[in-house]
Amino acid sequence: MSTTRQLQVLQSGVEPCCPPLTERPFTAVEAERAAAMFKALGDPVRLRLFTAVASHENGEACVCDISDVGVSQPTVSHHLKKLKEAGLLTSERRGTWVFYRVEPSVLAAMSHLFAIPAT
Amino acid sequence: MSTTRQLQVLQSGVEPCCPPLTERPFTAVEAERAAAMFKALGDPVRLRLFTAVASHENGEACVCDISDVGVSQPTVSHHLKKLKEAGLLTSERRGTWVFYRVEPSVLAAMSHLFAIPAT
DNA sequence: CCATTGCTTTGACATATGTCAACATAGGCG
DNA sequence: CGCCTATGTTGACATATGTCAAAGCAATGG
Repeated sequence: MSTTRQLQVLQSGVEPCCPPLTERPFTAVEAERAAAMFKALGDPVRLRLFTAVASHENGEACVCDISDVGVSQPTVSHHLKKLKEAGLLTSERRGTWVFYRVEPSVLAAMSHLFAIPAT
Repeated sequence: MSTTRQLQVLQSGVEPCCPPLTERPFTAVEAERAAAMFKALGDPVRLRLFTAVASHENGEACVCDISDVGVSQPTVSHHLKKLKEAGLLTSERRGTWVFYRVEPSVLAAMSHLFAIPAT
């Protein structure tokens, strides 16, 4: 156990997916999976929502805490849904409010994609 | 055509465009910049092209080396152009062929985005 | 010069996407 | 129950996107 591996990452909503971007050309299937994650973060509003959740205390945030991103409330809801469908966020209702949190494995998986080769 | 109009991932080659995703909520401007990069990688064909270039020997590849991704040649050209406009790739004609290479700072910048907090 | 090969641009089109208003649903509270 | 606040869903719409065929450029070699 000398290293912090990301193997457990492979079981979450976000797939083991792919090797680092520079390792070899992605197959069609790998590209499809990884692109879905990038696509989810490829909208300014979604990226603001994601970073708001990711940086919020306890790693979770109520919709009411993060919905001030310049679009209407239904639009916020729509984007949060997309982030959920992409496996980047999870949501849970607690009483009146709904809390979103970052799927724990996501950052590690993404980080793995951008591993920089020993150059 | 040495330089094309680009949405810079790096600001003046020194400061990364944005802090790690988990550090704080992105501002509108930060989100706009980072999202453009994610968006460029958010298409399976573009991701295959990008990884093909990034993993090719010498860090560069002729279009002829990477254009077997299941779409027509004009479509390949179109996607390569988008990757260029996003600042992820650069291109250079050498005789008959056009070579694409990964903008060196890109991987570092993106890696920085996914820096995992000490927790 | 013309033909050929490699790549880009243009034009057209179907589909996907982001957005909002209006409506729906869930939970708390009087 | 009935109302209020917090979110989600639906429907409609303008715009963006991915794709290919066809035409256009660029370099090379007859």
